[in-house]
Amino acid sequence: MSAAQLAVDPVTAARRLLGATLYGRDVVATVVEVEAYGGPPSGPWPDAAAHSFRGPTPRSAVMFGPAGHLYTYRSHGIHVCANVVCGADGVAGAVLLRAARVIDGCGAAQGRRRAGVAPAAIARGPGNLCEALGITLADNGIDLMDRRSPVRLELNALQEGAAGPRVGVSQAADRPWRFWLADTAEVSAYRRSPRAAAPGDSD
DNA sequence: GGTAAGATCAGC
DNA sequence: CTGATCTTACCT
Repeated sequence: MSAAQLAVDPVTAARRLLGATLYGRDVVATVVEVEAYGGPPSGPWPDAAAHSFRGPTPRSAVMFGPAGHLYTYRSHGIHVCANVVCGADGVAGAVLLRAARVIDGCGAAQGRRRAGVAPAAIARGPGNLCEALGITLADNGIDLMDRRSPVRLELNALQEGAAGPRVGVSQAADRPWRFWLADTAEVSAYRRSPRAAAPGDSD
């Protein structure tokens, strides 16, 4: 039923995901930082920074499907990143999970990261988040709202969030589509992509 | 079939 | 700032 709450535009979905409870493999965490991504030029939310911008491909297919499913991809040949698909079925949109606070299963999470990471940094950053929660490329496409899924999501009450530009994108780099819970130690540091156009240039 | 760029991260 | 490491998508 709560998948319907995600069948909306990426910005609204992103705000609704702040404070959500994410159940990974033997780890439970609270989502504290997200980024909204739109879709192709023909859709309602054109976004040149989105993987779905050039239409459906084998990789981006999941984002054109129903809301509440998981889209995972490999970043820079090294890391796995996780998105929650949003928007109506057939319309591409997604929210990247950037950081979370581990509230249960700290040991399991820490065991997957290299030794010595600070508690606040265990699931900080999209690649680290997936590593800590045990999310892999094999999880691509699963239904996060299905009780039987190995990775699940539960939405909570709407929380106030701060907004700012997205991290690491070279396109639409000024669009304030990154949202986070204020005063949260687990939020990742902002880094503009070295390939982004000069600040102030239009999308 | 070749290749350039990439929604990252850690170490110097 | 740089290197690691590899998949995708677009080009010829």
